[in-house]
Amino acid sequence: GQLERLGLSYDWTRQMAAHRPEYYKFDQWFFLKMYEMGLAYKKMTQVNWCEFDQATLSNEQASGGICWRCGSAVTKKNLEQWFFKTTAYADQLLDDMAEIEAGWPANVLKRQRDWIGRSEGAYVDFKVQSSKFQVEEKNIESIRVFTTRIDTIYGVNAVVVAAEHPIVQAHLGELSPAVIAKIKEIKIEKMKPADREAEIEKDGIDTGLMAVNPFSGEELPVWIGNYVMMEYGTGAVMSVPAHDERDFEFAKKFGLNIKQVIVSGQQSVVGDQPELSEAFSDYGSLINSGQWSVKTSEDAKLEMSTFATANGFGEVATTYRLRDWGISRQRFWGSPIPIIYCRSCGVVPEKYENLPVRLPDTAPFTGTGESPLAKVPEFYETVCPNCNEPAKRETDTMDTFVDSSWYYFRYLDPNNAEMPFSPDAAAYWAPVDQYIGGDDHAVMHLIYTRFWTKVMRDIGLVKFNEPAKRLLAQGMVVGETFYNEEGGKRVYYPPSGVMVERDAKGKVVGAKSTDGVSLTWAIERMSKSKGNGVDPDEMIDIYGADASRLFILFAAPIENELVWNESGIEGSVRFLQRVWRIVWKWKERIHGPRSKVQSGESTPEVRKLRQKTHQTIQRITENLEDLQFNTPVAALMELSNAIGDFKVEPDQANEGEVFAVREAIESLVLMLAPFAPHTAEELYEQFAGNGDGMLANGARFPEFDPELIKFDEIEIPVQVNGKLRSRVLASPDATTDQLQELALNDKKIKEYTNGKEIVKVVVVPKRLVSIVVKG
RNA sequence: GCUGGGGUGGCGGAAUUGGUAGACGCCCAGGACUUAAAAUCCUGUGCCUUUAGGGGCGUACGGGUUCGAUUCCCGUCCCCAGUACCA
Repeated sequence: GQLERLGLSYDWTRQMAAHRPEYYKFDQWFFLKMYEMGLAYKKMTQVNWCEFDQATLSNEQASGGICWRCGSAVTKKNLEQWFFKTTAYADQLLDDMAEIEAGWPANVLKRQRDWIGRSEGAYVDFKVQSSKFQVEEKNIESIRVFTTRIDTIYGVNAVVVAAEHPIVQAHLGELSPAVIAKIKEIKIEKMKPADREAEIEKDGIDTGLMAVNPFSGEELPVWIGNYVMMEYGTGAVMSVPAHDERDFEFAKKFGLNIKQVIVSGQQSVVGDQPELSEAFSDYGSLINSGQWSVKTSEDAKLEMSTFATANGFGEVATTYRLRDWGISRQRFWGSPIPIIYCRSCGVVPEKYENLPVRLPDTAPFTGTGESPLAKVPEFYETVCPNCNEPAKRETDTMDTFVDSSWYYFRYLDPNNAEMPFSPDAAAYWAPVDQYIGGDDHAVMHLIYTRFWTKVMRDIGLVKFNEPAKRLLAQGMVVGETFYNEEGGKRVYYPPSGVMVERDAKGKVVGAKSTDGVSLTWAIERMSKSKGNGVDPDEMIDIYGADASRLFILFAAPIENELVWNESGIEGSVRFLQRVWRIVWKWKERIHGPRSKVQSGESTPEVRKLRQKTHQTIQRITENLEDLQFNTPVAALMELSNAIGDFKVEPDQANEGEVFAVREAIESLVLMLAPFAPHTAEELYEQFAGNGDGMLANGARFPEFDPELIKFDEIEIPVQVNGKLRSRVLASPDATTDQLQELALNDKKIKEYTNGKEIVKVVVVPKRLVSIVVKG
């Protein structure tokens, strides 16, 4: 966790997994289970392929057909890839969030909800009329659209499909050259780098094909639109310009007809409506919609989808943004996918007793986009588990997220040779009480591991739905960066060689490199290429491990992003040194076993120090329960200040004073242990009288005594007309009347109340007195 | 644009069932110790004002509710994060 906060972590578990056959044996075990359940399947997909790097790239790495690293062209390649059916669990992933809502950060759940992106609506089929269709007359061809607003279907002016839609492919022969050209243009445009902020202008063309609105019987043109995505829904939409912003924009641009079919509220309107200046996308009541007119949107949606189902041209449908999880990787490391291809038996899963399928020691780059393992005959040449004929292994390996989805369950039963872990061990230990991870895992890792848990539940390994009851997403440590972008490419300058100009308030207004280049200032995740990283070894050399850790915990709440700034770390060093000096100052008097019961005289000073000690124990105990780490450090500092303020020299201290000091120091040292363990252990030797350490000596986190926390006297603020005017001292048990009496007789308060009418006195016991006067 | 989270001193941040705003630390200033420096210790430190006691203002901005608002409500501005022609 600390390394992660320093922005320097790499995932140990995932790296380890790649080198441990006994571990990835069970990745393969799980794969076979999923294959049996129909949750693992293979399909043809397109991947980005960088010729220069000879590697497959993700979408982010290949924005618009250019490799982010080398800048060379990226081509699309067809590859058969393995997938896990995460979409089969989409509803559970959403609905089970109720179980973990209390313990997971809201923004993580929200991001997951968006990522899954459930959308409820209906499919509607629009029959296509074309010359080709008329000739063949075999299968009735239709375009299926997805809509969340079936109630607006009488307002459809066109069916708009993506350029890649199969209907376009099927009718290529009938399309005019202009349409073919436009399709090409749109496809090329989509390949270009996507400017995040820029709004893409609507573009499209009428294909000449016609489709029929199954509700109204209207004949509608089929358009191709650049704003329709093949990847979502069905790749085709019904265009309702009056009630959808995008369709409105599209219709305006191409002069298509805009027909309003929903009006707000319950008005029953006959005839034409005034022309709309923008799309009206709220719910309302239907107009110009045949038998459905006057109904509300809500009712119409239900009834119209039922009607469509009954008449065979549609159905209620839910779509998701979530895709199935592509687990194929063309790498020579990672757990091999245990599948064998046999000429006569086809796709055959490996037998459980043959697991693990082992990786070769090394494999060459293929340069083709295929896995390096495809060049290693010793690896892929095998026999079919079914018919024993020569066969070929799958050469793809699994995504490392597969390992990270369940690694922590292996901790429950690490030596189990038969199964990933025994259900008994899981029943005893799991689910996880507290999971800690970086914010950056919110949607990928944490969705996969939730999915995995549901699969484990369905194969009987566990009995719960969710892997972790509580999640802490700690913030990252980030650093200042300086770069120049003029050459088209970002060039980073190490912060040490940058002159920063700040305004009177200390805000950065500009920066220049030593050779005079003006630079842009930013705060970014640490990385070597940006030169803003912090080397923990260096920090430990200079300040020590304890001070470094203490500072990171103290500087900001754990969930905050922390902008690295070394100026505060000296404070941690000073604090630890101060504690050290306190212990050494008192070490002759605090040696040996301590009794729980106070002995000696109890002066006000002694009581005060003991009170502070026990209050601090209480605060820190509560803070740690809430996973707050910055405020306990502050509390420890306060306690050490209080000990420092106790003005008695060790050689003059009486029994009672020694008791109080010893209790304070020992509590301080014990509570310091989680934050600065090395220092705390060394100091603890002074109490233990041996070097065996806290655990061996049976040390415990201190407990507070509720009796000692009570105050003899508390300060009660007194307000007059809402303004703080005085403070009075009172017993914490003082009654309302006593407090009112005290406040009204206070000298300062009298100055404010003299000659005025007291309208009201509000007394909050133990808290304050508020007086309202008039005149 | 939408969604989520925020806006508190020079800085990181404390404090919220509505009850003394600024804990703790950093920075800065002054002092003690020292031939001197470092280290350490002490004092001060939200802003304005006053000789002083004190007074006024202050939790992004403008309103509201309340004896009392950093906290609750309405509106505005700004920042951060996520996300996107999601039909």
